[in-house]
Amino acid sequence: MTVLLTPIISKLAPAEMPAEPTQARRFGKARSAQHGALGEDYVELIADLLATGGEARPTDIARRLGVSHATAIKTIARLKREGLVVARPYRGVFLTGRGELLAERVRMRHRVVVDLLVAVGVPAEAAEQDAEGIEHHVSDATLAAFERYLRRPA
Amino acid sequence: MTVLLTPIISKLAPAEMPAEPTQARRFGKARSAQHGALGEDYVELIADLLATGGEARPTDIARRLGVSHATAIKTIARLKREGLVVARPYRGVFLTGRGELLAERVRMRHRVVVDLLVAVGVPAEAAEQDAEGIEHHVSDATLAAFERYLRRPA
DNA sequence: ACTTGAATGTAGCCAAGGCTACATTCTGTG
DNA sequence: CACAGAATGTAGCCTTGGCTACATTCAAGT
Repeated sequence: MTVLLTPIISKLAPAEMPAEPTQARRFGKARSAQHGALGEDYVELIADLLATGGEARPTDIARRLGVSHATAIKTIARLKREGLVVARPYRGVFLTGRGELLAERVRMRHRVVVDLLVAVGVPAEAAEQDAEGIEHHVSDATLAAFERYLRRPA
Repeated sequence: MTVLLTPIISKLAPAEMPAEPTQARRFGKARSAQHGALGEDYVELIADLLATGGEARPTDIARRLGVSHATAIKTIARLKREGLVVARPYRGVFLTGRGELLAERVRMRHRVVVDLLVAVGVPAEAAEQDAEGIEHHVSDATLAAFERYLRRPA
């Protein structure tokens, strides 16, 4: 996982990207975006749990994500490796500074995407569901356009 | 891979889906959508290659998708197993009836998504790129809303 | 017709994200 | 305080989607 949203905490593309045939880059981008998606979901959810319930336990996370607790724990271990969360055995999971930053961006982007969908006429229910998948593929440029559209005069 | 778009050729969710906490279903949906994404990309690309160049060779597919030819061949084998394409060794790859049906839907959806993005002000370049990732998460309800929006009077 | 470079195909490896089964640790009640 | 049940954690297995390295087959071109 590339760990972070575009250039927020940097760690941009590892300095390669030669002169690939444009379409290869197009697909490649889409694919690597989908990559960090899982981590984004976890961080977003953890932030939510911490904000409301006060603590984020692996079992809660697993239930909310619809996966087994073993899977959740394994992923949390990876996020820990990546410095997005901290977690001591049998204590809950918490976000690091970077984790919170990421969570904040993800939350904002999620809201914008849902709002945009609703604004163009997507039923609230579908907007919520689809946004969950769509948001991970929304580039900064597109996000900016969405915000402009939502702030438009009429 | 669940092989197909929603209920187009059926094969809907394997008759389970108990009383999951709604959010689990939300995430789960997003995730399983991302699932068939790869197959959709392949089928879409193969259709494109067949339509333009006349033939779809593994190497071309690999190059256009930005993966090694070995990876492309492996995925093609899977699509063959799933009845979406046919391919005999050293001959090109072709779509089955189901493959063409899927390709048609994917192509249409792709166009709608790009048009929608452009309509709300996303730069063409970004729209093309992001659509590649977004389209796989657009439900029928959302797609319908997009079409309505694009056909709107003003 | 032969040879050789490109296209294809095969094998084996890797990490991510899932799962089940089993082991360990808490924790709240009696 | 003990201990049962829930929460955690560990181990091992599976599939997908990638890769590299090596083998095989085509297809030119001379």
